[in-house]
Amino acid sequence: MTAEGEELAGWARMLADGTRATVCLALLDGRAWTASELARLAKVSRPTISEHLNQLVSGGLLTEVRQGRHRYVKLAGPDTAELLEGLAALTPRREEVANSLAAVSKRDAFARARTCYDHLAGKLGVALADAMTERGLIDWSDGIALTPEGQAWLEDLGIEVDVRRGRPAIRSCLDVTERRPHLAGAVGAALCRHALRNDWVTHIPGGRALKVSGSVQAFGLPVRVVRELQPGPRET
Amino acid sequence: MTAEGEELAGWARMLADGTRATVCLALLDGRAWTASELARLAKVSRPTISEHLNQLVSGGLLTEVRQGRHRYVKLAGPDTAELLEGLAALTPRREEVANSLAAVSKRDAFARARTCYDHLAGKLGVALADAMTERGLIDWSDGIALTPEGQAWLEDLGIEVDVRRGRPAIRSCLDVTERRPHLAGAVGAALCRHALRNDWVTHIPGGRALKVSGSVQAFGLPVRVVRELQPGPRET
DNA sequence: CCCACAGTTAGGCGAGTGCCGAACGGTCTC
DNA sequence: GAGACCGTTCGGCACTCGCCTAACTGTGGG
Repeated sequence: MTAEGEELAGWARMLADGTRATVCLALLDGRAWTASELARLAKVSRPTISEHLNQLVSGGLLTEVRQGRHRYVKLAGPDTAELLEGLAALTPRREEVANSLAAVSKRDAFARARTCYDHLAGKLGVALADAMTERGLIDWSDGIALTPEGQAWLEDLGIEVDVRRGRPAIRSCLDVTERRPHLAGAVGAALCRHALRNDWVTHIPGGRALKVSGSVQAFGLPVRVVRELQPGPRET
Repeated sequence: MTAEGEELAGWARMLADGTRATVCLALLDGRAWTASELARLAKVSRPTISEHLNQLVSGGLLTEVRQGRHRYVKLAGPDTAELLEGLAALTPRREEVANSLAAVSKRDAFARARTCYDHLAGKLGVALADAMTERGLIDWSDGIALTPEGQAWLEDLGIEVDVRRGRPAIRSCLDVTERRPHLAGAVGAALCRHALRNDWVTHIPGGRALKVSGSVQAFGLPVRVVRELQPGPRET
């Protein structure tokens, strides 16, 4: 066999296993998944999925983000996704995969709003990050940073950022349910503290979930989002 | 693992072996190769390549044509080739593969013109089929057939087609060196007989190779091709 | 501080598979 | 018909690889 053949085979070998292929197809939704979720989806043990992910990551098909005790993986890039789509087009139906996770975590107070350490997470956290980005308060061009406008906005709201201990002023943190970044760091904590102090959100006893009041709109969130964050009074 | 994953893995598995990948890359030149040639290229034994080809053919990636004691395989279609190109694009350099066979069989009397059973083959045979196709003497729309114009052309040349024994009047036959079809069947045989009888071509002793005279142009071949078929008088 | 939990490492088992040599059938050439 | 040659079938060997259980590390929540 030739060197080129061996190289091509190397790529193919990554997808040549049913479990790894399943993982890649699931990741076609563009989100980041944890190892355990993928293990559950593919119906294999955690050690098994761990090794598969090692292969896919070191092979360059996937990238990973380690966060706390979680290992998030997603497709390396759009070109990778494109290639996979092309291959997957050879086979019929998909769909069901994309729902498996979303179905269980949706419509849940925990998924809507909660604390993550000392900052806001869930739909609320992500929506807040989105809104701030939209209004030019955050600059993502190199990592993540607060813009001068962002600084001014915080001052206007009367939010004081605690800058002790060399903690990064602002950080992005991958949201567990949304799989998109929300805000952490000193700024994230300050926003959360501010919301709690003013009762824009209140802790739901027995967990990290938060009850959201309409006042969070003061953060500049779109009306539609705020409404989604406040389900009927029937729920806890 | 899911059903889709298993399906995708099935396709990938075909390319997940260095030998099979090498075969597929070689076949990217669009030509048909014999099993032995591929075995030599991939540096494996004939039994081994035989099984690999079985897999690739039954998997739908390759198609085969059995002809005499040869088994010709080529890529199933343009879409297959496209997919392979896409995958191969992930890896650098190619080239060397495409030349391995052409290099040795070129510039050879055998490759220029010879008999194949009872009809003409080599560059001459393929060029003849091309020329006849170009002038509307052959219809390829459903298999291969002689057009009314083709019938008339044969009569004009004084060529009698032997239609005994229910032999197909005209057939296409994959050329060993050119890897493109030339003409066989009763018509192919008649053309060859005619050329030999009029000394447009003559047998070179010790093989099937033919020496080509300029008279073959009477078949309506392009001048350029006829010149290529007649190398310097130095050769046998 | 302790428990719960995500993930990893280690070890081992079993299935699949790529490969070859030997023997065989079929086809062409002379 | 003899010999050469292409391809296949068969048996067997060695190795890879996917998987699990058990045990361990590290992180986070209360």
